[in-house]
Amino acid sequence: MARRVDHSHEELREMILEAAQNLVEVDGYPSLSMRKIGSSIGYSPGTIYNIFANLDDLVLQLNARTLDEMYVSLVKTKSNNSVEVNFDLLLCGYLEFVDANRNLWRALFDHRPSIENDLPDWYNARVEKLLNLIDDTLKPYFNGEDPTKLRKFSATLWAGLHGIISLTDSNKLDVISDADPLELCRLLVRNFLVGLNSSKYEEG
Amino acid sequence: MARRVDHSHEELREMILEAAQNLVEVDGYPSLSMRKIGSSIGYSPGTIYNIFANLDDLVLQLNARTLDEMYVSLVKTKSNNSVEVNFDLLLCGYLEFVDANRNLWRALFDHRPSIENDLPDWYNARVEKLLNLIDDTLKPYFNGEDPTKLRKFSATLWAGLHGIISLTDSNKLDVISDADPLELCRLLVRNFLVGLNSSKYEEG
DNA sequence: CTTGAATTTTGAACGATGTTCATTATTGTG
DNA sequence: CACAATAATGAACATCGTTCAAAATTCAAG
Repeated sequence: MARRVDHSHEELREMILEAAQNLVEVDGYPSLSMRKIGSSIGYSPGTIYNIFANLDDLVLQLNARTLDEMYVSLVKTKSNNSVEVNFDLLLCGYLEFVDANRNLWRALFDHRPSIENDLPDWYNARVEKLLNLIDDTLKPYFNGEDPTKLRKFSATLWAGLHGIISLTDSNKLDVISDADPLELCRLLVRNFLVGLNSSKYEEG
Repeated sequence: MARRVDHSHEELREMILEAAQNLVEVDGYPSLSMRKIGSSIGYSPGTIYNIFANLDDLVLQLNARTLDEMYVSLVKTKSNNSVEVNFDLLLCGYLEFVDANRNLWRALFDHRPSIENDLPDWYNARVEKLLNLIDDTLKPYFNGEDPTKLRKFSATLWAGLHGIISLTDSNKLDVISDADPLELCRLLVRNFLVGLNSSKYEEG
């Protein structure tokens, strides 16, 4: 059998990613499989290899989509308040996204591309876009300073928050009586921002 | 065939964990398998199920061992300096351990027990022990204060550092030109500690 | 010393998985 | 209408975790 051409290459790509997204949302990333994707769109697994190099590639492109949706969610939180309030809105928006899309969010980090190499540019571009949101929020603290310094602070803070959320999500912070992610995140942000601000006057 | 009884139950347990540790160290956690463990100790895979419930259980016990070794490494860094220096020694010790045992360290977090439930007590006890090291280091900042508050700060800082190290390890912070984990970690620690110290006088 | 119960180990079996590729069915073109 | 290009298939291969009846060995009782 062949060439039903019910769907164009691009349509098929969309259907596959849509199906994969659905399967991950419902059953979680670990149980995602080529065969399930195929059967859920009415194609054989072999067909998927016409469009994606392998499952790694497919998941990476699914993750890129998740980052896109995350950006759409987070960019809405922009407002004209103090740095502290702006950042808190961003943080809350992020936690809401994680809550609403837990399994997709997990796939972002549980997926380890088998090739140790760097991630592709089109993927890093999405991360860059998200990091820019943080840059924008912290920018008032870095007026006229080296932008790479700002970027370093943004990345540090963002990575720190990721650690808290990821460890609480995997129950690895249960040693604390009540490990509320938002509370711990705010603790990190508050102290980090205070430190950031006060160090400006010390270091020059 | 059966009951060679070449090895006692306890010996067998040790051999299995030793083999698993070796396989993870060399080829990484994702390629660990019951069959490989079995063949590397000269037993059939079925035998392993007499001692471990399943692969999940086995890896969890392997991870507990890794936490034990990590504790032995980190407890050596204890010294009588300022909080800042003490913490930096702890941090450097941790990064050295990660460098020297990358694949075992990755297994700690890449392994997701399939049951969503809490981790077993004997596992959490190891995490607790490690967190106590951080508690001890930060303690001078919390003289006579609620120990649960200290614990919250320790966990927050530790989780934050984990986020930085874990994201740099998986190349997910490559959007920063030179994402040196130690530098970013120190950035987080320095600002967090400054914030922590100064907030004490504000909040009372 | 023999018999039989208890216990340890096996490995075939089952249902999965990702991936490959010769084969087939369909389409567009000449 | 025939033929080349192409889309889709699904069997095949090598894996995987896990189960469990069968077999092999030991130990204890008679």
